[in-house]
Amino acid sequence: MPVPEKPALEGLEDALSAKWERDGTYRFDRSKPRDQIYSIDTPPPTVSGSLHVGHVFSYTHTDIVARFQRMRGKEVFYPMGWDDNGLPTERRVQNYFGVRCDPSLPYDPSFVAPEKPEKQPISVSRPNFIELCVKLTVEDEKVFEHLWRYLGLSVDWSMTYATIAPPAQRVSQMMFLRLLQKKLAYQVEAPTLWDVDFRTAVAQAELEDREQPGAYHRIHFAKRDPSTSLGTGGSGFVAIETTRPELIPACVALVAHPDDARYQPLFGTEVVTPIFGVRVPVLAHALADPEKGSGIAMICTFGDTTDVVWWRELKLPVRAIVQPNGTLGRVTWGAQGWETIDAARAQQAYDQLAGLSAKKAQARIVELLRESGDLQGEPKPITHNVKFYEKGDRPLEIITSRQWFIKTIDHRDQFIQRGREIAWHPEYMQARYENWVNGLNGDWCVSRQRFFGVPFPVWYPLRADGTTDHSQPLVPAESRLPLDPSTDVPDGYRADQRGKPGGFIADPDVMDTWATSSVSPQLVSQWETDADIFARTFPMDLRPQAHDIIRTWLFSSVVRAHFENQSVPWTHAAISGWVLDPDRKKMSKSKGNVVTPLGLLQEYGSDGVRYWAARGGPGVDTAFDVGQMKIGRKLAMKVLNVSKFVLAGEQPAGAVTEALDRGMLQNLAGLVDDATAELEDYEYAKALAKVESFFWDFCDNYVEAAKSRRYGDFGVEAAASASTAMRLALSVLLRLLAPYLSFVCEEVWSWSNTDSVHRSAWPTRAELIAVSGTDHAAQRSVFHLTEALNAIRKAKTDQKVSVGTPVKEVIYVAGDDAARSLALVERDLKAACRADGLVLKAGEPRVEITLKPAGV
RNA sequence: GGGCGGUUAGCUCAGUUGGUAGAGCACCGGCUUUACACGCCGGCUGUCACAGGUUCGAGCCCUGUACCGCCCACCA
Repeated sequence: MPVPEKPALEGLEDALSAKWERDGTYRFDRSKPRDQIYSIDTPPPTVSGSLHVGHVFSYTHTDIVARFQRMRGKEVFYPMGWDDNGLPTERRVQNYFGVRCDPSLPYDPSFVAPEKPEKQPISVSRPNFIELCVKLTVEDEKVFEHLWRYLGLSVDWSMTYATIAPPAQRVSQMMFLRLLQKKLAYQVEAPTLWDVDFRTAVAQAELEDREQPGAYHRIHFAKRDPSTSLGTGGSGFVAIETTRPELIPACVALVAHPDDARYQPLFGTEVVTPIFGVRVPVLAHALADPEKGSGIAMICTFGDTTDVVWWRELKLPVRAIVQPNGTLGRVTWGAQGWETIDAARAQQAYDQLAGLSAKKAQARIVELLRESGDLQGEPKPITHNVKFYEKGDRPLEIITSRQWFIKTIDHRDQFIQRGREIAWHPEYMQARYENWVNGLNGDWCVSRQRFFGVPFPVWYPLRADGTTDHSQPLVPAESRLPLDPSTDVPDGYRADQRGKPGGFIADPDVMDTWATSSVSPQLVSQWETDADIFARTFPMDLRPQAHDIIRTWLFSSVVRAHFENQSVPWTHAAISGWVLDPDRKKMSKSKGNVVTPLGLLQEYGSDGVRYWAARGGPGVDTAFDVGQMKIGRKLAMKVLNVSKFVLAGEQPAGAVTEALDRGMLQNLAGLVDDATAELEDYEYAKALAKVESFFWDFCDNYVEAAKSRRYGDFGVEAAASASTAMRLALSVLLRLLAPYLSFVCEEVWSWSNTDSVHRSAWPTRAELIAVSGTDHAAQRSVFHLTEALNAIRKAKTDQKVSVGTPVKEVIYVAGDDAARSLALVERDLKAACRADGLVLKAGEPRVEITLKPAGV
């Protein structure tokens, strides 16, 4: 392809991404042996959101690494996934189609969603619901793919996966069943963190703290003399302070520190809860903090995670009042129900709370306590941190329910050990991982009471009385996976036995999002699907991801690979930073400062945006800065223009004989070494800085100095030396820049090559030295020429003439070494400063310029 | 309360094993120069967060402090 007259960046993205697709430039060749393959476990973006500039930032980093590895001779295994699984998608589908999922319904193959959502949501089976999810997300995925192609990700687009699609479900279910078989997964009925709006359990990893207003309520519990009968005994009161007075009916004990002299006399005695008249013990536990509140705490089932610890360790009973929907449930007090010393009063009071949300119940009970005189003083407002589900709107409750868990606590040391087998980029991210593993305080709860997710492939037998026997789950053969237990039938049963005594019932839950996404390495590597690919790609080479999900995605992936494959899932983890807005805050939609990525790519060019992203090193939070994108665009423009100069026109061929040319090529060999070493170490930003700096120097100094010679001013051989050296240097520089400025480099490469620059060999020192030879004197002459040029340009500028102004004479006096060195490149220097005469002398440094007489 | 990172020019950031503080942008000035005005040349800009210490010498090493960010904690 000839060099265009007026080269331009516009349109390269569309033209070249189409060409790459046609040519299969990034198609994975599965015939390569493992040691020639570089496999990447790409994060699947959530499709029900939209891609933002943070995605562009981090996915570019991965692409740079992929392109470098490919040019180094590795066959890059680079699939792309879509995370269409989980709550955000589910919510959107509900609203979009006006449906609700009812897992108890059978699949209806003829179901068609209404054009417009009806007022009253339509109930559909889980398989129907999932069909709608898939239908909606397919459109999102097209938009995402277009953006990624436009950005220039060198993904093999024939290898995409969706986290809700059958292959992903199959791997998730199969790996779950194997954990179950090894007793590494288990289910138990236990207090679990619960979101009352989503009505699902959530995991420790999905929590976040939020500052909330609250108030300390100082409340009297009557001391009770055990020697008297049922009365309160009248021997005084104990005051506790609580932020959750509505949980008083759920109180099961008071607890204070064993060394706390104030409460030591009470240990082993009982007190009576206000209003409800429940006798509860006063106990000692080291977790109680004498400094907090009154130093004695009310234990409820369950107000917070500390309550759970106390409840478990002190073997207390359960009095649960908060229901899964966040309201207080009905309770019968007295003989048939909960024990109390005054059933009538307890019932009368509690009936005013039942059915209310926790918040409303609190307001009501405060009134009741005030009336009864058990509230001491007024509530004291405070702000405190409260646990929320990261996607939730109301504080988490702790509710007892049956959930699936994967064992983690007993294996912490092994997970730490696996972490040490991974090379972290940057290294300090490993500390965050270990910090998290060491801080684990419970096994990983993997079940969610949702619909759009991977179902647990499990059923339970129903006893003759119709109750469920959870102790004997029915599991399918692996060959039946994936399946949906709400529609599929366990072996040995008939469909009409579903829900009948003596029949079976499906496990209603789905796996949490990290339980399914944590198997992405096995999924993309075709574990248990294609043993050949798996052997060639697993353990994978790279997991790129953001630092905020080390505790979730990264950790859970290590857990799964450790249990299933007895290995790490990958050998490198590249952790990218965040994009910060100008206020140094993480860019987010809620702040209204998110710019649409496609608009940016169109305005600054994909290469410009890639350049900005590439400057943010591994793990480094980086400011959103269109200024850097403009600079990237200018760099791309410069590549275009200097390439036009180097490649255009007929040029003599021949050996590189001139000192300037040889020195430049040797310096370039040094650059190749440096950039290669940095990139091998995942330091793509440092490599770019070095290449960029060399490139500008090449343009401004070398090309300027060699230009006149290349035009033939000093004969054909001298011109051939310049031409050959320039072409080689350009070829090397294009290859060094190709991972970053993927479009412009490909465009320019096509002017003198038939293959793709992205499939060309990474440059080496050897190919340069073979042409330039090694000659330190030549290298020094390049250095001194640049210095001389700068000094002479300054002198011209001082005289207010243009650098291109021809002058009569230039006298350049410099040190011995410089003078000797410059003699090697005297012709080039003289031509570059447009002087009729050039005098080089050794001595005290000085530049003297004699202008031509005016009018000549 | 614990852990990890950061603090360098107006802005965005580099600063290798300690050896006279750098780049780009912005700003100012000069250039129609036959690859490029999406360009070229030049100039200005710093108590390297603060306080101690080690050293002939500290942006870099050590101790402490402050502020910013992230992660974690048994937040009654």
